[in-house]
Amino acid sequence: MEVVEPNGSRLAEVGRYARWTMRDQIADHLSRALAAVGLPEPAGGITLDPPKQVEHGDWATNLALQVAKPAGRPPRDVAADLAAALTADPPPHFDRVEVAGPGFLNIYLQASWLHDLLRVVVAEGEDYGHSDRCKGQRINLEFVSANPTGPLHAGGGRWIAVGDALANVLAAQGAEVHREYYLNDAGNQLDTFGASLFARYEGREPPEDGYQGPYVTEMAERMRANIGDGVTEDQAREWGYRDVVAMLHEDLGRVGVVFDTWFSERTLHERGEVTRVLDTLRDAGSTFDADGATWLRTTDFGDDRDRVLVKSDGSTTYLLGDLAYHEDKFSRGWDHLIDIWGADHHGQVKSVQAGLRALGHPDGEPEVILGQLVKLVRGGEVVRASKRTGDIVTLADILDEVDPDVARLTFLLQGIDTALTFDLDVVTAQSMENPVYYVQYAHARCASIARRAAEA
RNA sequence: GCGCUCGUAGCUCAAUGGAUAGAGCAUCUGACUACGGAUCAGAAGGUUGGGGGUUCGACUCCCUCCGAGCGCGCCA
Repeated sequence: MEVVEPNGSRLAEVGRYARWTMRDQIADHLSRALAAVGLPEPAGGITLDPPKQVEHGDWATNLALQVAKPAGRPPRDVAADLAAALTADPPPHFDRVEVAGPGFLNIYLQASWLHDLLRVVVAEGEDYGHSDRCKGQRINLEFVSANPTGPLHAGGGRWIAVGDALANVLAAQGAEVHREYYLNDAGNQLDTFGASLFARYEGREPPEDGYQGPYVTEMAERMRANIGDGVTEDQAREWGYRDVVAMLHEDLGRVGVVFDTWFSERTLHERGEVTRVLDTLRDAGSTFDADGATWLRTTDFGDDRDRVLVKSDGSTTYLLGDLAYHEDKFSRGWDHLIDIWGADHHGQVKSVQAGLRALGHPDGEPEVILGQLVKLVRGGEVVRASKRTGDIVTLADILDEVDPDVARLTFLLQGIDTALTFDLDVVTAQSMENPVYYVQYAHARCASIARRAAEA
């Protein structure tokens, strides 16, 4: 399965730009030094990094190591020539350059570069770090999109924190970012949920594959208080759907995340977009019929098997709806789609991307960011959670115990590739084990200094 | 069985193919009538899961084995 690499993505560009404003000038002078010495630039461009160790200067480059071999010269000789050329034509704030190790160039800057940087930071205030690097890009960012069949799970908080932070970062680089939540309100998950709610309403047990959680019983009681007796199964499903969506809004509101669009899967069917996409795929010759079903040739685009679009009973699959949904995003004018998915959905990446290729969109759309699932720990034990069985720690439960910003920070502190451990005991603890308290302590100290300064 | 992701200090995690693999917590030593003791200074802690390979150079890329999570439906 192909997985989205951070390298080469637009996100990586944004990160580099925000961090190294000084870098381009130095790289430019290194490029001129190369020309002065009469050597070509390496194919991959000039690499220039802040070294891990301060003794190695403010910036270091392996340039001489890269170009020495093709030139047939010892790396240290090349490095010495480059150092001389750079010294003769120095970048701003240049102090000195040293040849080190096998041929590294360590570049030292005068402290004045920091002084200039501080002036910029102060002058730009809250806009510091913003840029127009992504200006003109219209990005649709879909995240969370949990099924509307129950409250948000605590682990879902990770996608809220990551998605919202990502949206903020992209917007700070000038992109137009649209936060979107996809409501799967047309599938059989909602039917199953409706049947479970209806069963509880009638005092029965939910179906075996239904939703067993105690929250369903509570909802059934609330529904009876709300709309009384004589509710049908259809009515129960619709009431439950609306109630859950209201709950989702409330939970997200507590965290301070606002979605620009809540997109209903049903509208795709009602407007005929699902059949329209199917026709387009048929006309493009990307489908075939077998066993009474209609298939999409996703293997033409690297999937490991073809996927069903229309089942033999005539109903459509989730995939077809999802393709219609992403097609709809493009038709609304977004030119880059980003989806944040849990790693348990990695198997669908290829088929969705293949379908969009077949629909004539660029390779790699949507850009899918896969995140490992959250391991919830309480009392030293892993809390297994499932909406179906009802053994669930909700996001609301966490928010009852900790500040929303604490929860967000905890989710953001770890890379998205790691199955992060959210230890409820640590997050709620007022101890040094909890990184959140560092931030709070630092703030308290700063405030105290400011207070004393005012008194003095 | 096949595929995807992952495996780094006791724990939780960092490290665009670069130099001596870093932080915090925990542990151990020490300091102190203190800009908030929610402190400060220091120490110890590693064969980056094992083994091969590519490279001037590998935690990083390739192969293989081991282990973990997840996915392999005309479910969503």
